[in-house]
Amino acid sequence: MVLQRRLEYGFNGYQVPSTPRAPRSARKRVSSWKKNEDHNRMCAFDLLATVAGKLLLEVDDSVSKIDHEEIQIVNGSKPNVCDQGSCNKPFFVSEIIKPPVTDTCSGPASGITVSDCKIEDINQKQMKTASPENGKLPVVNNVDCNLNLVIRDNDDDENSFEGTRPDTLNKKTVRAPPCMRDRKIRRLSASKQWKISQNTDVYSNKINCCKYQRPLRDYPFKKRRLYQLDNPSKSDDKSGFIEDGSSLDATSQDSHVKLKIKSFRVPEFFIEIPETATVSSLKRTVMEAVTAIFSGELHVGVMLQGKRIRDDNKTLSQTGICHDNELDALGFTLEPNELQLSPFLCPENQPLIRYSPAQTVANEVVIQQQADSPRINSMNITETDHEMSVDDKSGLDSRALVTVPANNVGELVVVPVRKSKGAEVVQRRIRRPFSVSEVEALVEAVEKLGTGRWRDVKLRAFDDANHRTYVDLKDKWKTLVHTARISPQQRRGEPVPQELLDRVLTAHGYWSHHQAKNQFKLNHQLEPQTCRLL
DNA sequence: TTTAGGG
DNA sequence: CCCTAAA
Repeated sequence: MVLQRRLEYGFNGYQVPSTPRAPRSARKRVSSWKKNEDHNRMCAFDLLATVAGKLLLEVDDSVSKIDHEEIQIVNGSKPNVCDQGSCNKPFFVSEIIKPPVTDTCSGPASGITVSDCKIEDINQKQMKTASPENGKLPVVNNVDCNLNLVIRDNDDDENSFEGTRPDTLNKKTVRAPPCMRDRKIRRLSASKQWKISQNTDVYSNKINCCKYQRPLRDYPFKKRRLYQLDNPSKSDDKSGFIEDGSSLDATSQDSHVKLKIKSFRVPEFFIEIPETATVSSLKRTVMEAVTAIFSGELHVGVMLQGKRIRDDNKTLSQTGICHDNELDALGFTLEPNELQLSPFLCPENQPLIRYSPAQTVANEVVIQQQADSPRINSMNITETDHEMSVDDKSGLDSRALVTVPANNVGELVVVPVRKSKGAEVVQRRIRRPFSVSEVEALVEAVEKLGTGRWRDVKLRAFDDANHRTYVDLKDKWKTLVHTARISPQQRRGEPVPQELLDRVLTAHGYWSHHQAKNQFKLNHQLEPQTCRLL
């Protein structure tokens, strides 16, 4: 019977080891396959809105630290013109920034504008279903989000083990610690992947003439009015401009500085996601990447005529920010909270930090501080296909490395990071889905070796795939068995040929039975002895 | 270090 | 993928 089945597997003379390993423990816990999918209720674009709110908050809280790129100072004597004529109306960010109906892949630099909140674009691209009410748009016309999707081929993984697969298990003698070796940097995984480059103007926020500006807090958990009418006493309610009480208090009552914040920029970053990923996981990925960037509590810095204003206690007039001055040179920068620099950012050439807000695709982004300045005028998040440039001892996957092009301003490379028990921050390995050829190799090895010898499986079929540990192989087998049992419609990711899945089930059944039989044997061999002892 | 299983 | 008890 056993032999017959072996033939069915095409085992071709492979002999089951005479001393099959007994289970190392009797803890056969019931495995629950129900995995709660991480349903991030907050979509990525809502998050951008959150960031917008956050920036507004910063501006509000500390006017002395306002910042840059496209903020314009508007002289108070000139009434500003509302872009859309409804500035005074409140809006809820979540009502405005809707998840876009993204196009399908359209090749490199397809330039899909995901959330361009210029009013026209909102109307055209995003608000198709949600017709904006008056007054809700004006604020939003400031949030520009451009997502460029770029396809990149990465098929170099296909040969990762071909030709190197050992035909025998002779390598047993070489018992290098696979755990360590497995962490060495390897090549990229196989599947084509989306490369989403989120360009510089991912997000920009303009604030135009609005009374009683209030920061947006706690979004998206609470919908808050961006502009509230509950604090008229503080505002110059006739101006019709933004008034930031805290900062403007420093100036004389007569000469207020009117700030027109045209936009904030979020520098470009890159995200890779398999093209087999769902739209929802794409959203999740973007959101988590953005979260990773901003999780460090941004602060606003002020630049005036190219010089950074460090003294927060100076008044605006002392600093030179006054209405009769040339305020064109006033700029704002985004900078991480310095107290939080260490956990999230690390200097060049230092081992990267790891982060995983959740166990999802998005954990594969690395953030790295590359310059002394904490400014975030430009930051990139991307994965690289290259060999890791940090030392191997760090035990990180190559793709966790983020590169940032040189820039004249401070740069930040951001990566998902997760805090472990202690204060240590560890980096989660980058997800690298198994290719079909890898699955095939795994199936073949398990057919011959069984399901309890993952180290041997590793040595046999994945010895050169250093990013696959035997634990990975065991896990993959687990998911393969699961995949084979569910309906094809429920399967996700790169489709595994049904023939392979059939082999998985067959081998799994065979080896389960085999293990059970051996366990039974063992028990009955022991029993007479124990009886004798008794 | 490996295995096994839950998260 | 991660974490970790148990072997």
